[in-house]
Amino acid sequence: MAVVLDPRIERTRNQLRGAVLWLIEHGGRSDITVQEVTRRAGVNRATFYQHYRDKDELLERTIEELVDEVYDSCAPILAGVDHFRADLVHPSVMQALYKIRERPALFARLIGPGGDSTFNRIFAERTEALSMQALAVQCADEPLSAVPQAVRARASTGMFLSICSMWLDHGCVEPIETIADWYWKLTRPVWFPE
Amino acid sequence: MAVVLDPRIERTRNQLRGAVLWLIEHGGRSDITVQEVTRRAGVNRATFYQHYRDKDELLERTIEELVDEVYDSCAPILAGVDHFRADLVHPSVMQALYKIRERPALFARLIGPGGDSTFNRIFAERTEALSMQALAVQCADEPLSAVPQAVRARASTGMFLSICSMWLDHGCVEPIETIADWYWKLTRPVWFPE
DNA sequence: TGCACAAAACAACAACGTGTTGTTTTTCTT
DNA sequence: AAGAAAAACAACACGTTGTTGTTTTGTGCA
Repeated sequence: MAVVLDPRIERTRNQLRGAVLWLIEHGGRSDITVQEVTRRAGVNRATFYQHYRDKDELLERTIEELVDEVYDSCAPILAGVDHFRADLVHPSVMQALYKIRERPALFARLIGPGGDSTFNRIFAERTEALSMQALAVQCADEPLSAVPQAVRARASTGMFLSICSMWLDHGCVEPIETIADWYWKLTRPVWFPE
Repeated sequence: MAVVLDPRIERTRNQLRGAVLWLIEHGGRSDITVQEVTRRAGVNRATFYQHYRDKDELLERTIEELVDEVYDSCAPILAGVDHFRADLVHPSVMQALYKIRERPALFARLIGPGGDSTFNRIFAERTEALSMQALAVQCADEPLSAVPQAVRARASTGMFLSICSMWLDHGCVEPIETIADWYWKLTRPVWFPE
């Protein structure tokens, strides 16, 4: 087996992923059909089915990669920090916001209620997993809270997503520092219950 | 014009709304086609188009009514209270949870990331509107917060939805009082910043 | 360079859902 | 009982889907 993927395969998949992201970004929600995707990708429709079972599989995989891109960029930052400070927003939050602002129109279509349910599901899962991890570290030296960790993690996740979606709806006019600051002011009590 | 709707019309629409809710509740998301809805409703497919433009319009209207049902039941409670207490969760929150628990399987499919985007959009809009209202009252006699009201309202909304979806995912085993208490413990700092 | 193989293009297919139209039958109102 | 309105019924062109068989193109290796 080839250590590197056949360039034809890689090229085809890139075209398809690019096309589906373009379609999401530029509007027509139900324009996302296998026909449209392949037409725009310059790929034969029959070829599509050699790579993905159906439209949903393409979407699922493409979105997974998109979310990975965001959070993988946070990993080195998270790795370099072993505790959280109550007085300062964690730098990985700002890194995530940076990545999101790289494609505002795309993420605006995806994030938030009324966005894409596949994206929201995956993005929320990943966000919540990170929150759980961080909370576990955080809670080692903390009095037991009245609210379970899992609930706090999900609440924090919900807050992050909703603030993101609001930011995107407004065209990302506020600086990242401001958004991160707002998020942290509202979320801190969830992480550091007094 | 008739003060009451022709019983045939009312009957047909009820069948259609009932059928689409049944389909949402019992799984296959892409089973929701005009064909399936009308088949299950016992209504001719051509008749469907005399009442709704397409599947999306039926969904939109049906879901609007569902959300109205939840929040209309909170209205009398909200009307009877003119201020909010920091030490006690507002009773309208518990009323909303009561209504949601009346159809747990249905709302579990609808609420939260991975749920239905039409539902989430409408439910979030309504929830946020209520939060904004309440915050406006609340903030009359309060020092200006560093975080804008609109952001706090949306964050609070996001938290409510995420806690709801977690509750539903777990089969609503926790009593309503517990959920409301958790919600309030986490949300209070958003409403009463010190 | 030339060969063998894998992938992409091409073409055609049945199946299904959509939205519309015209006609007939049922049901409500008065 | 009669007129009006709604629902049922039947048929249509259209677009999307997923699949199959064949031909063309490109890649990697001898």
